[in-house]
Amino acid sequence: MHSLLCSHPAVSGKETPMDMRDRDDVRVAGLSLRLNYDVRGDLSVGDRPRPSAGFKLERSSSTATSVEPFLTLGLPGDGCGSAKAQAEEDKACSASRVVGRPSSPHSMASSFSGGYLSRIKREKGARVSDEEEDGAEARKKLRLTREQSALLEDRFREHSTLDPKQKQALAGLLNLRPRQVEVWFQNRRARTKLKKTEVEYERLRKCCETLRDENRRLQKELQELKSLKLLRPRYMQLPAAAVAGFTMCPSCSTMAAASDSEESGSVVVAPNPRFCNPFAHSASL
DNA sequence: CAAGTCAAGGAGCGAC
DNA sequence: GTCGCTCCTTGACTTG
Repeated sequence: MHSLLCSHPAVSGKETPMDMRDRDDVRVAGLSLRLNYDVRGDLSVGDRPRPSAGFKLERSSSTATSVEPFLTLGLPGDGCGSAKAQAEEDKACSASRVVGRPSSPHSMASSFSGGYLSRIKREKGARVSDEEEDGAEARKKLRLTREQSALLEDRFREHSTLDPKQKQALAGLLNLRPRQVEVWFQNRRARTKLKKTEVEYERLRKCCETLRDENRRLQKELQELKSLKLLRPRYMQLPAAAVAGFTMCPSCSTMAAASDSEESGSVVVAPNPRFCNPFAHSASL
């Protein structure tokens, strides 16, 4: 059975051009493969369909079983985390955690899970690792249990890095592979940093906005004062403190300077507390 | 190890 | 209710 079925929602006109998902249903050599492509964002940058949201493999011939999406979980007591070499341990444990299907290390689920799309892509690029050539190991999607996540979070709060001993112990405690614990910590560090950066960016953005507003107000004020001087030059020669509407900033003493600069023709006004630079007084804050 | 990326799977939402 | 879709989270991988 070799037929190719492609259904592009974009073709049927149901999708918007900038945010659409393509899905291919492909039947090849007795296998039916559903490919989803998430096409998002600015197509001018990258212009690549982003594989997403899973795939479904079904054997249409009578000689094989179907391959569907499945869930892998870190189940306690599945015998993982033993003293085997890491590579061997990884293979055996990954296979045994598959839920909802026979837990054979050489099952179809193992070969077709997770990394299938990336393998297709990589094969196009002619870079296939030994492991991939084996076809026995691929990326698995694990969802940690609430308890596992909570414990990992606790440990992360204590220490954002792990030494090999801690990693091993934690893996044993959680019934995960050390590699999984390691990856979890790496991801957690990266995402914590990202979150921090976002918060900091937002803070600086608001700060910048405030300063820009302040600057606009000061510019406007300056314009007003300049026009005021042009209209009433003698008025401006009065002591600044005597000018209605202007008061002396308690933490600045520019009054004397004001009369000095009068002679050079520039206008200096005692800073109104309203316009006090927050940075100039930050020490008192 | 950090940074970048891929991709599974679940939540949410509108249409039918 | 469920189907189709988008968006988001997160485990895993790759690269430097």
